[in-house]
Amino acid sequence: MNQRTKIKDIARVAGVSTATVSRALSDSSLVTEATREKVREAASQLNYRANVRARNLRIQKSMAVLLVVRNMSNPFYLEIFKGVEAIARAAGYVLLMGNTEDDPEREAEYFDMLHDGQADGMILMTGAVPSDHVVLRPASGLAPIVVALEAVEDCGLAHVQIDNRAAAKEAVNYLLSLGHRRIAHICGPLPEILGRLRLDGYRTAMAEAGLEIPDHFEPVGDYSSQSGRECCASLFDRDEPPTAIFAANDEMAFGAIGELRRRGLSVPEDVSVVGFDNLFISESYSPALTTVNQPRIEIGQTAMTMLLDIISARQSTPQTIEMPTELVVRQSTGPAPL
Amino acid sequence: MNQRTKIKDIARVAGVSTATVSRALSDSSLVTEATREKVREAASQLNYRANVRARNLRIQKSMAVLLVVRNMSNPFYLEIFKGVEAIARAAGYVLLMGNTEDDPEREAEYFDMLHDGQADGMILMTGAVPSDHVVLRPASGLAPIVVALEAVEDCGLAHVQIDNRAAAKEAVNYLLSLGHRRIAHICGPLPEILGRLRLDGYRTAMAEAGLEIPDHFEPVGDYSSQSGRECCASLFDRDEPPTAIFAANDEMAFGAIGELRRRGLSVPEDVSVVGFDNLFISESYSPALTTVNQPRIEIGQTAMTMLLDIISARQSTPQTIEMPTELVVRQSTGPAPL
DNA sequence: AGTGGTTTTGCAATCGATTACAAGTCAGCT
DNA sequence: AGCTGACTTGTAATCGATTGCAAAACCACT
Repeated sequence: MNQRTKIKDIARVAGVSTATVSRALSDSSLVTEATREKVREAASQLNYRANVRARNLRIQKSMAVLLVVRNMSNPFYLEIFKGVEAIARAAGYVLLMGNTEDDPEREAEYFDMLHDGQADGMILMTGAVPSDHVVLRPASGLAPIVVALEAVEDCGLAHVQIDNRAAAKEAVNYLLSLGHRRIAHICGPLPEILGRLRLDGYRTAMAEAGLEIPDHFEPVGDYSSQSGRECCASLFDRDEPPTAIFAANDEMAFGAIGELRRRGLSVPEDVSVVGFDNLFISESYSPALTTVNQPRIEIGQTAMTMLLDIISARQSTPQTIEMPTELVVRQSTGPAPL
Repeated sequence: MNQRTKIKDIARVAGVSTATVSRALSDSSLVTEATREKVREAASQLNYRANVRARNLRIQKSMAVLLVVRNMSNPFYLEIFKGVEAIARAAGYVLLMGNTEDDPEREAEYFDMLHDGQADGMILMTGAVPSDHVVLRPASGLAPIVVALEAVEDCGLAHVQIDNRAAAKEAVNYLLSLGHRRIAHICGPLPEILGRLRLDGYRTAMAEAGLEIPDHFEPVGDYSSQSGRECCASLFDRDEPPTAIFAANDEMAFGAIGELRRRGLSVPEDVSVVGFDNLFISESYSPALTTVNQPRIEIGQTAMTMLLDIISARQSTPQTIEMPTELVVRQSTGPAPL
C-alpha cells in the first residue's frame, strides 16, 4: 500500500519522459514553465510523491541522522532532542533514535548504520566509541559524527560541550558566598569523565577558599534520586554534617531534599541544596531548585548544525564548541545557618 | 565515505556471482556450507555491510517506523519511546521521531512520509489525523498506524488506550474514602478528549457520592505546572476551599503543591493532592505524589507490537487495546482535616 | 533556406541490492 | 552410458528514482 504512482505514470499522463518529470518536480531550470506546469498538474492529480527509497539510493544519501543516547528515558535529553530535531527537519533530514543502554554491542551497531548508509551522520551522547570502527577513519574528510556533552579523547571527532569544571566551581562559589563552609558534594559515577570534572570543580572551589574537605563529604551516587537520598543520609548520619550540598545532577538533589525533609530539616533554612542540569521540573519543585542550567535546546541545535557542516563538507577539521552554563538561583539555597 | 565495498566486490573476491553472495549472506538454504563460508570470509575481510538503501528499494520496505508526538520535550513520552524502541529494534526496525508541535501541516507531513515509503508504519500520539489522506484508505488491509493514548473517532485505526474516565474516578474515590468532601479538579484543556474524560470521571465519582460540585471547583489548566499553580490559587482565593485536589496530570499537581506551600498550607495535612501520569519524578517529589500510573513502557511495547502485526498483515481489523492503570498511593494524600 | 547557438527534451545508464528463472552439476539408479 | 531428480549456481530483470550525454526543437540572423 505504500507506493502507488511512480514517475513513469506521471510521465505517461503528462506526455513527457521520466527525466523531464524528475527535472520538473525538482524545479530544475532545464524545463519550461509550461512543461513544469503540465507535470505538476499530472502529479497532483495522481497524488504522486517521489519514492524516497529510490531517490536515496540514487543520490547516495539517506537524509537521516542518528541521535544516540545511553538511556532513552533520561529526561535530561528531551530538550536536546528538540533542538536537534528542529535543525534537522529544517535541513530536510529525519531523525533516527538510538538507545544503547551502555551496551558496547549496541553502540557498535549504530556505527554500522552509518557505515551501511542508513544514516548520513550521527550525534553521540554516549561517551563510548568503538575503538576501531571503519567510520572513524573515512577515506577523506571528517567522520560525520558529533559528540555532545560527553568527551571522547583523541578520536578526531567534533564536540559540543559545556565547561563542567567551571560550572561546578561557580555553583560551589555561590554557596561559599552565602557563608557556607561545610559543603558536601554528591558525586556522579567517577569512572565517567563528567562526574570527575564536576568533582574537580567542587574541590577547586573549596581549595581556593582555603577549606579542607572532610573524608566523607564526597559520597558517590549514580544520578538517580534514590542514590541522592542515600548519599544525603550518609552525610547526615555522622557528626558535623554539611550545611550545604552540591549534587552532580538535579535528580540526586531531589533525592537529597526528600531525605532532608524526612529528617525534619528544612531547605534552605537548615541546609542549602544546589543541583546541576536544570531539568524542566526543577523550577516547579518545592522548594524551587537552585541549579546549573545547561542550554539544552541550543546544545542540540549546535550539535546538529555542526553535523550538517561536516556532512556537506563545509567543515573538515574536528571542532570543539563550548556552550555557556548559568547558575540559576532559586529557593533551595540560602544563607548558612549560624 | 559511507559506502565502500559492494556485493560485486565480494563476488569477485569469493569467485562467485552476486546472487550467490546475496544468498549466502542472508542464510538462504540455497547455498552450500562451503560457499557460504567462502563468502563470509570475503565479506568480513572486505569489511562488507549491505547497503541498506539498495536493499530497501528492492524489498519495498524501509524497515523504519515513525513515532509522532505533539511535543518532543514532554517527559511523559519518555518511557513510551523506550517501550516502542525495544520492540522495534528487536524486530529489526529503526525508529524515526516526529514532532508536530500541533501544527496540522507537520502532521500531514508525517502521513506523507508513510505514503512515500520513508516509513513502514506509524505510532501516533497526536490526536489529529489529516481528514482525507491517502494512507488512511489503503488499497487493501489496514493503514499501518496505531494511535496511542489519544483517540481518533471513526478513523478505522488501531488504538492503544487507557480508561481515563475510570482511572479518574478511582482517584477521586480514593480521596472520598479518606473522608474528603470538598474535592476540586484541575482540568486539562477541555477541547481535548483526554481532559474531558478525566473531568467526567471526577464528576461521576462526585455524583455517585451524592456531592455537589461548587462552580469554581473545576479550574482549567494546560498541563503546565505554572497553570497548576494558578488554578490552585484560584481555588484558595475563595471561601470554602477544597481539602483535596485531583489534578489532571502530575505537572499541574506539582504546581498546585508549590502554591499550597507558598500559602503556608501543608500537604497532605491541610490539603491532599493527587496527580495523573506517575512521571518518573513523582516518586522523588516531596511529598512523594499520589498519582495514577500509566504503564508507559508497556503502552509503547503494545503499540509497537500491534503495528508490527498490521505491517505483516497478521492483523487486518482495527483493534483497540486498553491498558490497565493503577492508583499509586504515596505521601501527598491523607485523611481529610476535621 | 541554411547556419549556428541556445534551450528543452529523451534515451539509457546508474545507484546496489534481491530474486525469478535458466542452466549447470552431481549422485544414484537402471 | 544415459536418465532422473535434487541441489547449487549464474544471468539478468527489477525496485524507482536521478542524471550524463545526445538529439531535437526552437530562434535569430544572414
